[in-house]
Amino acid sequence: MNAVIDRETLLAEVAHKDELRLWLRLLTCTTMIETTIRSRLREQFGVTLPRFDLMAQLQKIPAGLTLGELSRRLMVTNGNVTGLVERLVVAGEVERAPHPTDGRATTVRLTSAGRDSFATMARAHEGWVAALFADVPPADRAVLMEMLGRLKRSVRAA
Amino acid sequence: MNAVIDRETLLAEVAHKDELRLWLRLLTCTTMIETTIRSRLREQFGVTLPRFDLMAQLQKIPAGLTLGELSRRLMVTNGNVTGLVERLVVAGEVERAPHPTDGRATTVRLTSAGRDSFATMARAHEGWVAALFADVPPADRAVLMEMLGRLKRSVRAA
DNA sequence: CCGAAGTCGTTTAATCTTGAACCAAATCCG
DNA sequence: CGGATTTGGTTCAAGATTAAACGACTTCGG
Repeated sequence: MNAVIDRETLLAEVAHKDELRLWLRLLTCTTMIETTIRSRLREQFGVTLPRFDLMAQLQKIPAGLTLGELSRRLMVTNGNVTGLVERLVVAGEVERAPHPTDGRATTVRLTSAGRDSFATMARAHEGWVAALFADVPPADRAVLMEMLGRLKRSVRAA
Repeated sequence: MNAVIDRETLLAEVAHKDELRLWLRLLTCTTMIETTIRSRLREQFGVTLPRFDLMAQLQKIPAGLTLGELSRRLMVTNGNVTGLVERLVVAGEVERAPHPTDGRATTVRLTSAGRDSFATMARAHEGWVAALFADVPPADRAVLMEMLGRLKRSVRAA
């Protein structure tokens, strides 16, 4: 009886180690890349990563986005976006405008200067990312893309 | 000539889009998982994710780790670890002790209470992670693990 | 039309995080 | 040995981030 309990205890303790290791490796990769990009953005352009990310969202939608839309896309809280946008307004990179139809909302869009500085940064950024992935063969990249797609669905389902 | 310039311009603009999309998907997966875990740690145990991560490192090394070792393993700055440890000491989860041979260093280890509370949290945490990965078939997990290993090496090389 | 419920954005307190400057101890090397 | 360099940790200021509470506007169901 004790042997059974022990075996079950051991099993319970060991059961999900694979998933845990996979998660930690995923986290390590992301952190390494993020740290590299953050440091280069700061050194070469004097900009923080969250600001760059926010500008990247706006760049895709020239008409502008509401704060709520930004917070959903960036996967951060509303209050976070409020502060980030405020600092970017002060820096002259983005501008706020009242939403045309919804009295509660505010739209945010890149200023002309913001578009220019983002374009420069985005070019460099793209090169850095490509370099970080350079030693992963294209075929493996495709596999990785597919597997991450499955993971994304799995996480959403849970 | 214009046609050539145009083609080259287009190529330069499009060249690294695949890597960028892959990076964004990787980031999305990590952020989704991290957000879920952070929120559950807070709701169920009233603990923050950085504190959990730090305790997880200490749990692996009962003899304790120096602050510098912790900052390397967690991939965060020294100053960050100083504050985190300070708050965990106040909370009674970890304790500091002078390093036996290096007069500059301090070692940190879990208290008995810290070991207990971490054990409880770690069990739950393991289950959450497993659930998030549940819809990824084991074979795909192995592939993902391997591909992320390659990515890690690629990032280190760059 | 009106009240209930939901959404949008801000604010606040606490925590986390970085980068840079700094002091102290250890190590290197001439 | 003794100065130069490196390493370990702290401190500080600025910024990022969350969670929660709140006010204002919108939408929904009678």
